Amino acid sequence: MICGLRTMQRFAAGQGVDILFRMPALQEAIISIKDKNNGKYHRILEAAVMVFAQQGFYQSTISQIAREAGVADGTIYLYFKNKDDILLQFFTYKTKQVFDLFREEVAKADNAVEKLRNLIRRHLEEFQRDKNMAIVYQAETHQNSRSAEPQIREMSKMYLDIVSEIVEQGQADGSMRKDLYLSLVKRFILGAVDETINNWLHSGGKYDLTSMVDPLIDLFIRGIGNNRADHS
Amino acid sequence: MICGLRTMQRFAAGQGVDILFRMPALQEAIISIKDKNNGKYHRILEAAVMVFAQQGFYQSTISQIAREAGVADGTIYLYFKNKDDILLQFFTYKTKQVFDLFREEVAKADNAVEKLRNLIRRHLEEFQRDKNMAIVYQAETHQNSRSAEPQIREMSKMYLDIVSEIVEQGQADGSMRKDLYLSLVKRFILGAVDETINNWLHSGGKYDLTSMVDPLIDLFIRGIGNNRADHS
Amino acid sequence: MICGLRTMQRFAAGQGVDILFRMPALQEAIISIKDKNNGKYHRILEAAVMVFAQQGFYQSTISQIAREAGVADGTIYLYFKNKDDILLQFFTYKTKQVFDLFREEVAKADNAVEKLRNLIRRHLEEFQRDKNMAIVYQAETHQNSRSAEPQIREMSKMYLDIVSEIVEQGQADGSMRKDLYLSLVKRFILGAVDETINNWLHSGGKYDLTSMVDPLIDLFIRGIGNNRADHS
Amino acid sequence: MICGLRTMQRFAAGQGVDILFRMPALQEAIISIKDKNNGKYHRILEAAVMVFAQQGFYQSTISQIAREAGVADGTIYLYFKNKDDILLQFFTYKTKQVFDLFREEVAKADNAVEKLRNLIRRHLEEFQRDKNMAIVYQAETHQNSRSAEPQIREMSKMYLDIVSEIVEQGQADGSMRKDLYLSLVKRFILGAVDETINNWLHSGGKYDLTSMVDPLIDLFIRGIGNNRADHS
DNA sequence: CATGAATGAGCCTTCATTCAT
DNA sequence: AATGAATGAAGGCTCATTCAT
Repeated sequence: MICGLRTMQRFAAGQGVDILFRMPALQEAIISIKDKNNGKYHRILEAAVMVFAQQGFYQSTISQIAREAGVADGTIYLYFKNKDDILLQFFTYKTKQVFDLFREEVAKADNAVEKLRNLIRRHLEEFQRDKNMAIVYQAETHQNSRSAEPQIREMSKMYLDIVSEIVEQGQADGSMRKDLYLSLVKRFILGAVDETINNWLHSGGKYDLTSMVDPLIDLFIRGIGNNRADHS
Repeated sequence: MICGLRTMQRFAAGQGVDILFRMPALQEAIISIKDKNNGKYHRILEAAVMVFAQQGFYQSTISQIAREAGVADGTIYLYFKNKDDILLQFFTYKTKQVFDLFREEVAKADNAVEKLRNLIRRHLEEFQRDKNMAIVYQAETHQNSRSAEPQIREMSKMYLDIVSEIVEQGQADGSMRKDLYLSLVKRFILGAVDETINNWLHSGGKYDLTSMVDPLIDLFIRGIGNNRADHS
Repeated sequence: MICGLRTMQRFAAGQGVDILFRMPALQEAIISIKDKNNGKYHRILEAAVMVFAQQGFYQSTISQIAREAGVADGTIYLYFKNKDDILLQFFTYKTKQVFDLFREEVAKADNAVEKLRNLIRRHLEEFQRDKNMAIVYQAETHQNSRSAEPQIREMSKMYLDIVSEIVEQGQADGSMRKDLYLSLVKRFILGAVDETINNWLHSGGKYDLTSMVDPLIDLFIRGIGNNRADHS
Repeated sequence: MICGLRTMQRFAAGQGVDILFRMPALQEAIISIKDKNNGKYHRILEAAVMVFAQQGFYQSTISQIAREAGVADGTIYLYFKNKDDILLQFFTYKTKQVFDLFREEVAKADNAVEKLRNLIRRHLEEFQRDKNMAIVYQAETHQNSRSAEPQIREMSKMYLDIVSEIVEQGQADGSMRKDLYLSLVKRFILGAVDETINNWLHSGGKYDLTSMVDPLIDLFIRGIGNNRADHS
């Protein structure tokens, strides 16, 4: 139609993806547009994430991504402005999609602790399901001096905000301590989860990552101190 | 000839540095060797870390490092095998040096909780002192597919081992819970500290990082839960 | 099918355009053919000249021309064999059209000097009217190693021949010196006019180019010398 | 020495060349610096001009120039900022050098007409001597939308200024008409000479270009009109 | 030991051209 | 006839590494 691919690209890079999640009704329609042309946009993005995961962003070449996606090198530039833009789209589209799932998951639970448990379970589940995404996410969120940095920072912030809300609710309903340094707590939790994933990745992803959920929650809530001993 | 330096280099990369710290008697002699040539080895390493911190490893060039160090491009190859080797030396020499300080710090305290507090305080202090090191450390430890990976893994392991020992001691003396998944606990702690540093870096290093020590220890020991059992 | 257009194209590129001007009777019929398709052939050619004028031939892209002409990239290849062919058509069609006007203009005057004046006036008028044509003409006629070179040479030759004829007539009727190196004179005149246009273009086309006609003719006829013989 | 090639490059591109001609005493010294490294700077420039002459600027590749100069592709970037810079240096260094010779030549003659004759003779001589320079000069001075445009314009201006001075002197000493449109006259002369060269180039450089000097001067001074004949 | 000019492999990106729709 | 997505060859440029001085 009139809606060419270049248009589509800007659409995806701009508000398109936002709409994708805010208006579930339209979601299918847009996906169908993207799935035209053999779903090249997604194939390229998926291929890129795989290659980035294996070799790191700077050591990956456009040719490798193209080969992996089964398209010509030049085709990539119909869907992405340049190499950096692929990483950007990864964060604005793919990662964001996952993070919005987290919010849904949190909504399912009533009390704060269960919300936190659901969040972390889903987090581990999704990163376990898409290991390449996990690798790229871990690597890029710990870089500075990245062109995509503003997007990445916003991504992390989104996650931290969810945690903040949960902890505040926990403080309100009395399940969590009130004397907490909130901005520290949220990073404390994110950091612990991140490192758990990081270790799983470096171990080669052998064990079941989701088995870590309950032990993690237990550590978050009770800490490592032998607190009962204080009163025995 | 060339042999002299190459030997020295391998020496530094291997056990040399260990000896450097474990046998203070020899320390001066070796340093004097390295300090020959106007301390070029250190100047280059320091310059490299600064450049890596600012631009990331792959976006840094040998020329930039050479200019920063005040030497010619070719000179770098007298002290380092190649670009990757500079990063490797950063981990085997510079970072390791810091990590060995941690061990000293831990030895100063008696009980487990204070050991942990000392460790983390020193960790935050040193990373705050050398921000460039902190940046490079954060970035590279979260990459995979790095040529220096084995060295980096060993580095992390060293840290995790210290934490393990402390927790085990805490369990022995009753200050820490016995029902802990040890391999999770150590990552949980490292992750939280890492993320705390990470955030400090991204915030531009405005606030005093060491002020986070006590709140962090508190979170580790007591958790975030309102453990009313304490008061029952 | 494809055959139809390809034929038309070769037709236009070959003798078709010649016929267009030599046989006015057929002119309308052929134009009507070209005006089919919303006059796409002309729209593309006009768009191309505009783009070439702004950016130069090699820095212009087919996409830019297509956008300017309001057609798809591929459509251009229905009317032109390739990018070079567009430039070729510019010379065989558009420029030639103008040059034939020159011949008409020359025919209007009786004596040689007035013929020359008419020629140059029309030259400046037409190039002033179509600045893009002027720019492309100036640029391309001073290139060598151009695929369109034979066409361009023929174009210049046509102009030089007109000048030659005028000068020869001038010599015959006594208004021009007989001791002239004819092949030099014609280039001398073309060169001076070209440079006048060139300067006008580089000045941004601010002043009225046709005001240069009489001063130019004066220079051609009388030279710059203070030929006192005139006053004896 | 300390004066590296990068420095030399900037030097040549900046005021260095000016000094080269203003301070003949230093000329040899600088040339000797440039002739170091097997005179790579000049070899590359010469090779580039040859390739540009044969194929045009945009159709020439860095690889072709490098091959012609007998250096590696990357070496070119030690002496030139980028491809455009080669063209720029051609104008600021090579062409300028020739143009300054013109000024010397003009100084040798006493009266205006002889100055003009000397100028044009030297012009034709130099361009005949270095045909590649002539081709590139002709092609690039008639382009617009060139990155090197400001330099080129300045180059032309320099030539036009010389002509202006000569004509003004001619008017002062009575050898040239006073009722001349000076800014037109100078272009009229430059244009005629340019076209003479242009034609010589397109003819393949078969005949002796300098044989055109006297006929050209004759045309400039006396014009093509049969002026004296009227009264003799 | 030190230098830095030289190298050339490799990569990102552009764009003329094709062809299925 | 018209489209424009897809192609992939080609080229400018970078930069790690080498080596003659």
